[in-house]
Amino acid sequence: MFLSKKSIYAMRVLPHLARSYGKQPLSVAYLADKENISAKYLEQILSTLRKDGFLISERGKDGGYLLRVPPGEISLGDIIRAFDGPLAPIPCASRTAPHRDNDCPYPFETCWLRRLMLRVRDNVSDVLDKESLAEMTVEAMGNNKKKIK
Amino acid sequence: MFLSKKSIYAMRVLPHLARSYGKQPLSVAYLADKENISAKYLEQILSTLRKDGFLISERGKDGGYLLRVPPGEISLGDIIRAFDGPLAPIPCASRTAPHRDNDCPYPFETCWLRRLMLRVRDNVSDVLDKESLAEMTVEAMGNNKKKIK
DNA sequence: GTAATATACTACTAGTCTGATAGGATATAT
DNA sequence: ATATATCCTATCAGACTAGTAGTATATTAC
Repeated sequence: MFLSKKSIYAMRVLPHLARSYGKQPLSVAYLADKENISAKYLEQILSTLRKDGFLISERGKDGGYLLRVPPGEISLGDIIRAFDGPLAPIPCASRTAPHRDNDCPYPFETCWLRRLMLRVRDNVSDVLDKESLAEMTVEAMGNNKKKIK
Repeated sequence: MFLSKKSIYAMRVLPHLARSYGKQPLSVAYLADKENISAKYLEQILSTLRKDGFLISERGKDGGYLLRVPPGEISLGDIIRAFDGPLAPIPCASRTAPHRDNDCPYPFETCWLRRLMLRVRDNVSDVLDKESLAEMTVEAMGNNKKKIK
């Protein structure tokens, strides 16, 4: 039940883009090198982040990717959802994209298993949806902007 | 990032076995019928639960499965770990079976991503490791033993 | 001893997902 | 034009999931 590499690579790369927010775009090649990730694979990841509205891109010389919104407005939970789907352990316990299982014999509203998994989901959300990219970036790189490196 | 069917089927079947603890064993056929699960598939699930020490089995007529320990001593977290591995979202953030990723460039002890995922893991554990099969059974079937049905 | 019942064990399978790799198309700056 | 960079699609090996199937083995009842 681990997160996908896509989510993890995205989370590793985003602090760099947060530090560059409002400044120059960062290229796939640069980010892939910094984080030791396959450039071609990272390209796909950043492309979906753009399609999902987290990033904007610029082509050609000095092109690359930029955050579309300030780092404080992006939550880790949303990044993970983009690649791994809902935070809930079972589909019917999702709050952002709930989905009933037709083969499940239990009543949706009162199902004890669903209620339990909703508690798990909310506990996960308490960490991931309240942690913004801005806070994460400080934890990853510190406050000193020169630590970007 | 959903739980496997094995975990879910196990959780659905275990309250029945909790109610029968210290009494007669329950057969795969009985449980499969009660919960609308493929009997052959459930057989494999109960077999691994036995190998993992949660159940004991009896063969032949009136045979079946029984809890090996009281329902209060089995946590949901342990059931899930038996089928889906650690509760942590990434291998290095597991407390029960920690595993470093050799390709990860971050320092293990101070890694910000690992620290964050440890918080997630602990929040998940707060629900699943503190909820015992005994409590779960009450939520699933109520206190009245006649509600087993 | 034999038949019925039930678990034990192993193999197999179709479908899906993951983590890439590869290559050509398109846009941009010099 | 050329170099740079994203964009888009296809492909692929390996692993995993959710079953299905069949045989072997142990236990009970007659």
